[in-house]
Amino acid sequence: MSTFRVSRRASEPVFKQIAGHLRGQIAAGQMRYGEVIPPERELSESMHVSRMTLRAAIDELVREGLLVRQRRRGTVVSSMRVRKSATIAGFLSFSDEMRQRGLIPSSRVLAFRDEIADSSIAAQLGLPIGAHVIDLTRVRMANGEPMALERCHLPYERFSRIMQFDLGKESLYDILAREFGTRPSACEETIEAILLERADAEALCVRAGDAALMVRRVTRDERGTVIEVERTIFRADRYRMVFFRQR
Amino acid sequence: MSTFRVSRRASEPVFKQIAGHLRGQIAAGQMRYGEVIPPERELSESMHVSRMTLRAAIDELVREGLLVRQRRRGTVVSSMRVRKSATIAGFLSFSDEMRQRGLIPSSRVLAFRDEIADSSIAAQLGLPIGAHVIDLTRVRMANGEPMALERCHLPYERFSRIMQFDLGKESLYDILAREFGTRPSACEETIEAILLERADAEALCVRAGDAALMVRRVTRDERGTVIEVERTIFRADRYRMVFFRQR
DNA sequence: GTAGACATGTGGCCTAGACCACGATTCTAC
DNA sequence: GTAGAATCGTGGTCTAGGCCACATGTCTAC
Repeated sequence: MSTFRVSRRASEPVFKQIAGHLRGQIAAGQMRYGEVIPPERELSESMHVSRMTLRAAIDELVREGLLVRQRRRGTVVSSMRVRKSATIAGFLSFSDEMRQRGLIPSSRVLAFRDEIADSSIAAQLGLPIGAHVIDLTRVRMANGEPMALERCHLPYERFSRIMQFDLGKESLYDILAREFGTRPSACEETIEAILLERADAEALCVRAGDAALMVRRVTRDERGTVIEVERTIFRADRYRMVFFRQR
Repeated sequence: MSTFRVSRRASEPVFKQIAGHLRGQIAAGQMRYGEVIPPERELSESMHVSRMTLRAAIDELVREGLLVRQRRRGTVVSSMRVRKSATIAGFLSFSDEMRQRGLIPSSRVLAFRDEIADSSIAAQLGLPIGAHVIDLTRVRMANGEPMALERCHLPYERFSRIMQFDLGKESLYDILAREFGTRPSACEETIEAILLERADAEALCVRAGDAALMVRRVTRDERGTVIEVERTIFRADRYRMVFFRQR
């Protein structure tokens, strides 16, 4: 199967190298959709690695949906065209997401202040009633056109230092990562359809009574602590959400 | 750590037993959120299994989001309350989903016939232009109340036999599984907000001009072949979609 | 011919070790 | 005291085997 050799003295672990190699083979069409790849024992021998190591590589591709294990038959290349990328893309910030689509992101800050949390926000953030929270409300734009109206709340105590930054210029997640060493690790989103009220419609430069997507989101860090609750209203004519699922 | 013993002669693999045990410990609060669990070497010794086996169990819980590995520190119990279940739930049929919420699902079939695919449907199903497809349009109800209007297309050639069943009574996915040995394995969904037109609004018993969620879905089987394309309109006042994401 | 026993080959699971990187801790020399 | 060195302990990776279940194919006895 070509001249692939794992490098023992590379920064990347062997099984990752193998996973990458196989991923490339599949992408390049060397291994066709539906084809059975060589048995694990054979591959591990030809690559001079233990079968466990090879299996770790295959496990990775199976989790990605590129390969499917079939007991007593072999491991076949899945013909799925769509992979897990969406799951990862889910954590792109608005800015990154727009850039990825070739649009220029910008923001207009409508509110950036600390305030007393209402009971719902406090509960979601796991704070006591009466706690201070940061309210950050922004119109998110792409190429100067309003795309979404985003209102997010963060615990004031933990992130008060953030108030010295310009959230019109910089991505919230970038600041959280750089200044606080925190990055979103999991989130829960609920999506519903709404009719726009006057104020929100005006901020988005559309008519009241138009349809819009409202996404509520609770974001957590690596330790599972809630770092942010957010409610974003997306213009229905500009936005469509895409999800991939696999079992 | 209690009297847990793995059983060597059980149908369940050892690492699954351990994963289940740990899951139970966490659920029961024996291991608290944020706590560091004993090191792998210690656990594997006390459970009389190899470290690799123990790691397989921990890997499973990490993938579920119950545990988080922290290099050089240990493995801690995540305080995530929400786990991967949603990803699986994504494949519940409408019927199962309603039942899970304690509602009684039913359907009213508005159309069930074969027809010539339009170019968009044909392309999505991977069929040539002019191919026959099955059009199944149903109002999906819960406790007799319309919840969604679903229109789905399946390739006629593969599934023509389905036309002898009563889709008002039985779940599409149940029939696909039982009669064709096929089950959805992956899907891609796009979600957008729309304003209801008169006809759709009437079918859903709401007013034209109300907001609704429109979900387009392409479903694939294990081999990645498209088995169904579907467009469902959900009443905004009855439906809200929930997603969980983790990196 | 046919039925049953047997062999083969696959992925699934398991073991008992090994070394690595690297932050935290402890010890040592000054 | 303090800086630097040595050690420890963690998860991360890797090895070279092992046995298991079981579908499929093959062989054997009749």
